[in-house]
Amino acid sequence: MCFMAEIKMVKPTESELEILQVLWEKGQATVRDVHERLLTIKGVGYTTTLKLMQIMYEKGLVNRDDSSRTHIYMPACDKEHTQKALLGKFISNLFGGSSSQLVLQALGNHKVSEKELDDIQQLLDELKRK
Amino acid sequence: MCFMAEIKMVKPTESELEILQVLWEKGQATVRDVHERLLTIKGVGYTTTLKLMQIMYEKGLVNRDDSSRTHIYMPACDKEHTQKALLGKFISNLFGGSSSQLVLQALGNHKVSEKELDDIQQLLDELKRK
DNA sequence: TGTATTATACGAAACAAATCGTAAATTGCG
DNA sequence: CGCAATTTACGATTTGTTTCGTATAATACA
Repeated sequence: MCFMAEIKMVKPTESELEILQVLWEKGQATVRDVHERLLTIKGVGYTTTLKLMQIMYEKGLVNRDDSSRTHIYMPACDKEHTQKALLGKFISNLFGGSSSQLVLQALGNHKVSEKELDDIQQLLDELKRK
Repeated sequence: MCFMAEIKMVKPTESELEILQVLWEKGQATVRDVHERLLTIKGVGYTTTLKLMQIMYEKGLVNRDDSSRTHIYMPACDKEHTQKALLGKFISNLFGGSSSQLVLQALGNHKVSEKELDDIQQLLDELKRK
């Protein structure tokens, strides 16, 4: 129920993205699960995480099973779709819509392993063939 | 005076980024220049653009020459540095820090021209040699 | 059973971003 | 000159995000 390509993209905020990361990784989680995970990267109160997740529920960013007392949350939007959508925005915001510009920056400025280079090469070959 | 690697990165908001785009392209511009440019992509009042640019000045995101009545603004931060810094944030936010993941998404989901593919190939070859 | 723990709900505060209206100063020009 | 247009300054409002305190309900267990 969350995503664009249909009608209306709900853009997650940065904090919401941190929570989505956890949900994508775990598949599903309670507020406490998520909160404990967040504590490893930043200090924040339990009710803050709770509130955030409640808001995300209202926005349709997550689904939840509230049939038992401890609610169980799960992502309402696919990780790849979200990445794709946000990446598109990012590219047009910052690179004038040129994805190759972004790729060149990304490859040039960050360390990439041998294996990763091969993966990219493979995709590149594929694209060239067309 | 603007940037990271030194001490404190001032992260431009989305609206500020739109303005920076114009300044990067033109080198320098008045509020009116910028505003007229923004009108081609979104509707907003003149004083809104003005205010935004004033705030950017306070933040140190732009410099300005106010020796004559009509102030002349110019970017205070290099385009490539800004892209690099924001890209880094974006990658860790959304791709768990893996730039190759981002590259694969970017190449897979957006159209890239023949020439752009060659550029990327060239950089890839260079990286492989090391 | 009754006390401590763990949940959720909810409101409010603190902040930041974006928008605009209005006032005041300067300039251009008929 | 004097009026219209342009510009900056500045405050106020609206909207959204993040944060947390407190109340209330459910649960666990000694």
